[in-house]
Amino acid sequence: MGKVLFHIDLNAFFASAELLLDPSLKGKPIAISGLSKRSVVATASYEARQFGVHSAMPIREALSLCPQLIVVKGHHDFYEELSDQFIRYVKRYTSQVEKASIDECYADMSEAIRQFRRPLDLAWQLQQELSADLHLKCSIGVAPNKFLAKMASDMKKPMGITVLRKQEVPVKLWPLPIEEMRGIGKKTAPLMREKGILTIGDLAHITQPEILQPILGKNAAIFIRRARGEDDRELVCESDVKSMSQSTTLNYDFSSDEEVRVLFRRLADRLSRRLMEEDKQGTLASVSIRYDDFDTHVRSRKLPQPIFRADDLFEIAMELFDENYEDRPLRHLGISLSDLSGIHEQRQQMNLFDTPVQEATGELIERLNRQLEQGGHLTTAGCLAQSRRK
DNA sequence: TCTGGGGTCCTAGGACCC
DNA sequence: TCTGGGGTCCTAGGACCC
Repeated sequence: MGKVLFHIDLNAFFASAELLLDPSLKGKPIAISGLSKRSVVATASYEARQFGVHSAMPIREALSLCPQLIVVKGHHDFYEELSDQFIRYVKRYTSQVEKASIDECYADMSEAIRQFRRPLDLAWQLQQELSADLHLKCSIGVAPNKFLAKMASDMKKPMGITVLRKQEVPVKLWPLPIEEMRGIGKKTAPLMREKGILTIGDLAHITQPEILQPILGKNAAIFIRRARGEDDRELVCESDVKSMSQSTTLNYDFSSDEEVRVLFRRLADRLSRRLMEEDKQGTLASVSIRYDDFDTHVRSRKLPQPIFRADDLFEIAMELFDENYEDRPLRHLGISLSDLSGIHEQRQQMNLFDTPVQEATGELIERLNRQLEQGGHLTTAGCLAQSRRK
């Protein structure tokens, strides 16, 4: 029997979270964003969406569409906390949960649904519990793989439950326009249309992936398989973050040396705090520099040793900035660290070898010599293990 | 009315080594 | 006095997603 995967997507998550903090906002058009004049909408409530307000829209544009819009500054720490509670709720039914982002997850419910008379009863119960206990509305997609589950949860919002079986793909998926496909964005969609691919069905019927290679790269064949409803990706249950960054857009374009230092100092402090919270350090440091014309440069450097301290982050950021800054007005600065590893992991590995090198090698050579004299076959790894056990 | 912030993944060129 | 091909690492840029 095939798998039963759920994709659970919290509807207007930030807006729901704000309602918990301030119930008087209920039923009103609200948008969560920063408060500067350069902010964009992170999430709009459904009331605001009726006016055409949507994510990534500049606040000023949103206000012109909906003058009574209430703009709320986000409370990200609270969202993180609420998101963790959401994941804990899902984990009551299965340990196989992949957190895909702050407001969505995949869950393998193949086992859990057996406890229910009908598979959909589980989806319905989970949806009701999240709504009653956490005041979070969600849409659930039920399907045999991740791609179909994700597409299914998108089909009915808010509070929808959509089942998408493999055999329903031609009817439910293929008529959708190509830009509805995950991974086909506003740059790629026009290129696909030029090739005559207007719908997901058109993509599914491509027999020669090579013709899409220039557009989709090495993923061409994978996209075609997805369009046919095939996807064998496993759930990734431990969220293993690959990079962490901290950036900010300035209220006004500026470029004073002192201000840049102060800003990088603040970004380095915040990034360092987050890295330590997650027990992460990294060896690839980058700065992003965006000028007033939106021209953006990212400059990075591979470091010989992993770093996580604020002073180290600040120092490398200033170096990269000074080496690359083109002396024109700035609008955005950021620091990012990737190639991450665990701070503690690293410490433990070092502990294994923290016998001074000369001592260790001296002892190793001695031991190997003895073994040679005796005609034995002790490997260097075996010697190391023995010397550590002592 | 211009265009946030935090991520992931892919491509491509050049350096460098064998 | 010029020349190969493969592999890996580093760096820059960009598409896409939430």
